Amino acid sequence: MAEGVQLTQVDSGARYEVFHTDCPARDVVGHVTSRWGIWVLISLQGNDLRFYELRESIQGVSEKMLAQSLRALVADGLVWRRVEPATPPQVTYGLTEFGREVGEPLTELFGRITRRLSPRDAR
Amino acid sequence: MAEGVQLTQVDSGARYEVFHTDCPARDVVGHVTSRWGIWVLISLQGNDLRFYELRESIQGVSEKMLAQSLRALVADGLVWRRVEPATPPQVTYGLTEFGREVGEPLTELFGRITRRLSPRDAR
DNA sequence: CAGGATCCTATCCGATACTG
DNA sequence: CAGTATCGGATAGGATCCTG
Repeated sequence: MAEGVQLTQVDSGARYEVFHTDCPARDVVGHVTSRWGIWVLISLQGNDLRFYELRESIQGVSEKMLAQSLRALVADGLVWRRVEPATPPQVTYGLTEFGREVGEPLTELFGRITRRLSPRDAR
Repeated sequence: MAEGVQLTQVDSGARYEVFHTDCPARDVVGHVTSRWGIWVLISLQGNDLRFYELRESIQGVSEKMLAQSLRALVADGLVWRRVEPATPPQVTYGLTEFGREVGEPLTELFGRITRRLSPRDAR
């Protein structure tokens, strides 16, 4: 929505940044910081996981939303998806290099918030 | 929602992390990574800003959502709010130390995504 | 096991109007 | 300027059922 061309035509003296609506990064940021996307990326930081492992790892996510989030992250090039042709089928997800790059600040973010909220529990 | 007590009762051999639904950090993470919260925090990284400066800085945000996001961030202790008793009224927002701590990985996140999406434009 | 399709509801969020 | 209040449409997201 609001796809109008929006240039950074700020008066040169402006002291604040402008985030234009058509910035392509906004979509990716949206997916990354989506309700479940962030947990997917953090979960996959440690190791590759299968679909059901992700579902069990991320408390409260529904299969629908997990699949949807994964699709968006794969499309953005943050997550890869490998299908093992077996019965029962096996699908594994993992981070691409871009995904690791992005997951790192997210993990840091989560860590800082957790530490601040429960100083004694976070060690 | 879903405020049930949820302990980390995973089998000790589990290789993946569990994010329980009652984790208090989840709410803060939610606010921080909310649609507008992230841009507020990044905007305030540079310098303190007044309400209208934030509104103009963050393309596409409505007054309602900006006010709502700011209230949540103030309640979480990430942002402070200073009212200058003047006519017309003047309200300035800025980051607390916690806010700067949290804003840093967010800025890093945004930077990495931007660089990846437009390698030649992001320098 | 890994999902797609459908339905339906909660909430998000923008537009508008009004206040101190 | 810096908000609040209310309304209504869009959308996110959960529950359920079904398929390869």
